[in-house]
Parts: sequence; structure tokens; C-alpha cells
Amino acid sequence: MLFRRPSIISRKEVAKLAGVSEATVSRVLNNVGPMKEETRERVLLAAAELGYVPNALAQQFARRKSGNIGVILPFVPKVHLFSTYYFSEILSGIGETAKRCGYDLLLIFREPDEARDYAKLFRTQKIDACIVLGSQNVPEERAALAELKAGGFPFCLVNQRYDEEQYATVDADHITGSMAVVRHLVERGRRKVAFVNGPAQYSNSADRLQGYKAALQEAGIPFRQQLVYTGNYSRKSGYELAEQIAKQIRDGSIDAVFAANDRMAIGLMQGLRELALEAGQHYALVGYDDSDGSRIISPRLSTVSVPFYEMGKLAAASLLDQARGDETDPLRQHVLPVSLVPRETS
Amino acid sequence: MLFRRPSIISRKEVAKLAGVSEATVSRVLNNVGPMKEETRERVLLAAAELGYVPNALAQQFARRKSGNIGVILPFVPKVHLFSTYYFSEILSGIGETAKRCGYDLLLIFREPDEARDYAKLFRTQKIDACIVLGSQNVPEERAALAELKAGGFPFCLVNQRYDEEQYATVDADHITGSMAVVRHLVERGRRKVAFVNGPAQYSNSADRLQGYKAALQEAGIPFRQQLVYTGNYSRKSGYELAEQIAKQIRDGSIDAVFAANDRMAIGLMQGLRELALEAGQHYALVGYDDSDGSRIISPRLSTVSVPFYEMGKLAAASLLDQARGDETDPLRQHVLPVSLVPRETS
DNA sequence: TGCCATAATGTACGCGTGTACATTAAATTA
DNA sequence: TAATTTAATGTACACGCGTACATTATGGCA
Repeated sequence: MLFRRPSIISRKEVAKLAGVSEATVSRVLNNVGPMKEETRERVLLAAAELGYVPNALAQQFARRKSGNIGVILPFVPKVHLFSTYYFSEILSGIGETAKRCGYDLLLIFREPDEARDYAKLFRTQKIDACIVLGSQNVPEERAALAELKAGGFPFCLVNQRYDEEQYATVDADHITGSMAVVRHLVERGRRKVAFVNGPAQYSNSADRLQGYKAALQEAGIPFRQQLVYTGNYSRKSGYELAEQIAKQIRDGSIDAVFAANDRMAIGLMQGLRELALEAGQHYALVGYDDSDGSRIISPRLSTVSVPFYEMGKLAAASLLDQARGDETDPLRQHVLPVSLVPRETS
Repeated sequence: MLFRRPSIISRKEVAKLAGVSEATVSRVLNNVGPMKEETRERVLLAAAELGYVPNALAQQFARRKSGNIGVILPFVPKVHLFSTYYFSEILSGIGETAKRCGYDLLLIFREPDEARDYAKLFRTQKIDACIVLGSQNVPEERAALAELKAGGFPFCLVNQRYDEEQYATVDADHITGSMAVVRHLVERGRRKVAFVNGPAQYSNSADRLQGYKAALQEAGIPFRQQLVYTGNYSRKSGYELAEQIAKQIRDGSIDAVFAANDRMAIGLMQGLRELALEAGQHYALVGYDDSDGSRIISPRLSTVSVPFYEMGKLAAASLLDQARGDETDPLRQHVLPVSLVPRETS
């Protein structure tokens, strides 16, 4: 293996060695226009001989395309607010599709208090398209997304929708999922189903509430506001609701709890255990996400499985269609099915 | 908010509006060379007026720097082999430092059976430096890393070291961590400490074994090969060892287990529970990583806390020093301390 | 054979920036 | 004041690639 300064080898050297013009080298490598087979081979041979690798920066510049998909995600180290499983699965899904289409992933951490100038990423040409994870319905975010839309930049939201505005979206069917949970509980004879929801700035929370209400109505159970609690999707927030909920379990006004994610369900479960109330015994419990934790805890937590990986794949695919103009409806709202996973707590 | 094709605004328009040459605009924006304050203001004003944003692709091309740090990580969707917590923490740490230094993160998923041409990423100029996560000591990987080193490309490994070759590394002190675990168990009166290790291609595994042995020796307990098991860091692999280990617990040849990570510890714990053996009661158990799961499971798992976030930060910092030539020892092997977290299982 | 369509290749230039070097303006010094 | 330095700015070009257009080779057809 001989050593050689790699950076000095450009199209020019290949052209010289192959005895053709630089344009021909370019055409061969990009497979554009008609060309003589013999020339093609000579160029490829020369390129291989020299170990030529096209300069991606020059390519990007000349093509006016970065070839990058931006992935915007919340910056939450040490804060176990979101399921890390959630992100890594979605990210893997995005990565799989992106790679297949020749795109790279540019990771962008959104900082809580920072201006969310997503459009700038496009204006600088750093990214050709982007996927927004963990989007929250707050004013700065809405402004940032509106600017993206106004600029005609292709982007896609995962797990969040906005009622005010139409955006390309990939989401899971949390309404149906939540209905399935409540139905399941009702089928098991529970009729006093409490609901521990997440913050309102996530459309997920609203969806789950809607599903919860719909299923209650379907079962002829009146909705009661005092059975609805709000946490922030963290385990701690679930834990902290234990005392209040314990009281209601004891006085008979709650016989089941549906928590909007596993983390809160687990926190609640632990809190209630400290108060001598066992899930699956003194009350039924169902979480949401089918996270690792739901399988680890005992009794094993009933939950709802969400196809995060597929959502990531779909988001990337839809985005790239959009960027290519292949997507018939650029504001398509994809909704993937979820599935109930009954286990020991219900 | 007026609409305007953003892409047509380049340095040229700014120069014209400010009444200066393009070079002056460039100098003002890059703050290079002496310049009249009045000119500076005029240029900045013009830039702001036009909403000028430099084209990052052109900058990268002209500077011959992508401004990207590559992060190579294993592609393991649906395979909960690694702790996803591990990756998200390290990634956040890297991202924090990178952003502070004006770098972006380019995510690269390593596929199992794919050629690992890390050097190509540098040759194409897609990245200026890179961090390798989840590196395994296998021939292709060694070759890829050796090529990086030979090419003089700045890179850094996290959580993996190679004995054959010196590379810049950020690792945690798993030898001391493992010793602390065994000491802890011995202090609690355990003397028959089994060890469930991970695969040998991770230096982490070797480190833990070394610490295990050292602590046994320190306590005057002879090392016995039949107390050493090997899993693959997955929960399942821990679960599957339950039967064998149960036997040894029952016949008195094991009274404690040290598992090389929490996932295996948890799997084992669940497996043993099915065999009517309870952690913290019939045997002591200590895991490693201080993952979410360790806090979720009951009884809560004793474990070792690893500063993943800090490791990510340090890796990025050391890498950027290296790239700038500020690092005195470009092959520096950082080792961060870990800490024992005794909980209910020991 | 001559003409034309098409294949194959070369020439030339743009992409937007950074920057070396040239030039001019201003400040300093003799 | 003239000479000299230094500040400030302009001119010109490279960076490596894609590609429109020009040019030349090739083959088909009358």
C-alpha cells in the first residue's frame, strides 16, 4: 500500500492519465450522456489507479445541493424527559432511508432558549430537507415552521401535528391507540379509568385525550374531569401523582389508570407501590410506547406499541419525495397504526 | 414580512448596496484585516438589509473544510443490544461541544456487513474529524482505523481501546469500576462472585474482567473460570444464563453476580426470578451503566454510573484540539472515573 | 460518394467564497 | 514638505466540479 497525498488528486489528474478531457471524466463518473465503452473503462481505470475520490464539497457547491437531511432534535442530556428509545429508533429509520437515497444526516440540537431559525439552515444550503423531532406547539416553534413553509423548504414533522396549519407529518394513530387502551380496560371490567396525560403542547397529548374520551363515550361511561391528570412525560411526574391517585383508588373512584407514556406509568406504579397499591391487583394500569422499561418492570406493563422505526423511514421517504417533487400531496399527513400490548398490569 | 428569493442574494448584492468591493464584504464578515469602522457598519447594514446569509457550501468549498464532525455509530434498529441511553447521552455531549466550536454533526450509521471505509469520508472532505462509537475489535474495523491513522485524519474512539495500536481514546475507568463492584460485594460478605461479561471484541469487557480478577486477588479469593460467563450485553443473553447460574446459586458455589452491564443484569434477574431466586435475597447482584432500567426494576439494581455525557464532550473537545493541533498528545487516552451506585440488589 | 443525424468528446464557464497581491488613502516620520 | 510606513480597499483568481455549447468523429442513407 503506497502512500500518497490524497488531496491533490482531482479530476484533472484522472483526465490526464486517461488521456481525455475533464468533462469526459465527469460524464463517465456521473454516467451522463452517451459515451464510448472503451473510454468509460479507461477513465474508470485511471480513477481507480489514482485512488480518485470526488471532492464532495466541490460537488455540493457545483450542484447547489448539500445532500444532507437535517434532523432537528431536542437537546436534553441528563433530562430523561423523552424516551431515548424513541429517538434512536426514529433516527435509525431516517438514517436507513436517507442512506439508501444517497443522503447524509446532519444532526441539529435545538436548544431550549435559542432562536429556532430552521430556515437559515436551508438558506445557507447546509441541508436540502429536514425532519423535525420533538416539535412543541409553542409560539417560536410555530413561527419557525411557518417560515419554512413560506420559504417552500421541504420538511416533515414526526409525532406532532398542528391544527392551525397544515404541514407534512408522520404520526401514529394515537386516537385509535388510546381508544384501544380504554376499550381493553373496559373489557376487563374497569369503568373508572383515570387518565394521566402529557403536556398540551404536544398534539400527541390531545390525540390521546380524544381517544380516551371517545372510548368512554362508546362504553357509555361519562367523562369526568377529575379523573384526568397531567404530567410531563417523565417518570418523576408520574411518581408525583401517586398520592392523589392513591386516594382515589382507595375511595373507589378509580379502578384503572391509562398513562400517556410508559415513563409516567412506571413512575406512577412505583409511587403507588410505596403506598401499598399494586398494579394489576389494586388497579389496572396501561402505559404507552412499548419501551424497554415496560418489559423490564414487574409486573410487566401493558402498553401500546408504536412503530417508531417505520415512522422514521416514512418521514425520510416522504420528505425525499417532496424534495424531488414526487409527492402528490406535499402536505400529506401520514398516520401509522399502533397496537395494544396487553401484559400483566391490566 | 416581504417575500424574496433568498438564494439570489450573495456577496455581490451586498457589495453593491454597501458601495464596496466583494472582498471588503468578505473581510468585514470574517473580521479579517484592518478596516474602517464606518465601512464595517455600512457592510453589516447592507447585509442585514438584504437578509444576506453566506452560502455554507461555497464557504466550505473555498475553505476546504466541511465544518462537520462525523459520528460513526452502529446501525441497530430493533436490536436492543446497546443501551440507547448510552448513545443519546454521548451524542448529546458531542453535540454540545461541537456546536460551541461551530461544528455540525454528520451522522454515519455503520452497517454490519459493509466495508468500513472511514477514510473515504475524509478524502471526500465530508468531515474534518470523526468520533467512532461502538467500535469493535474485529479485522475490518482495525484496518479501517489503521488507515485513518496512516492518513493522519483526526479521530477519536469512545469506549474502546486497542492494545495493538495507539489511538486517541475516551474511555471510562472500567477496571477501577469493576474492582469497586467486587470490593463492595466482598464487603457485604460475598465471596463467591460470579461474573457475566460481554463479548471479547470490546475492550470494555477485558477491562471489567481485569478489575474483577484484581479485586478478587486483593480479597484473597482465588479466581475460578467456572464463575465467569459470557453474554452479548443484551437482556436476552442475561436471561438465558439464568438456568446455569441458578444451579450454582443453589449448590452454594455462587452467592453474588456481577454483570458487565445493566441489561444483562436485568435479564438475569428476571430469569432467576422465574426460578424463584430473588436478587438481594438469594444472591447479590450488581450491574453496570446506571441505566434507566436499573432504577425502574424492583428491587432496584446496584450498578456503576458512567459519565457518558462527559465522555462525549471530552471526545469532541479532544478531537477538535487534535484537529487544530492544540493537543499536545494526539494519541491521548482519556479515562474518566466511574462511581458505584449501591442499591437494593446488593 | 456526399449529406445529414447522431454519438462522442472537448472547450469554456459559472457556482460563491477566501485571499494573495496590487493599489490607493491616510498617518507618521525625517 | 517629502518620504516612508501603514491602513484600507480593490482586483483577480483559485477552489473542483457540473454542464451548456461547440466541435469533431461516426454511421446511416440516398
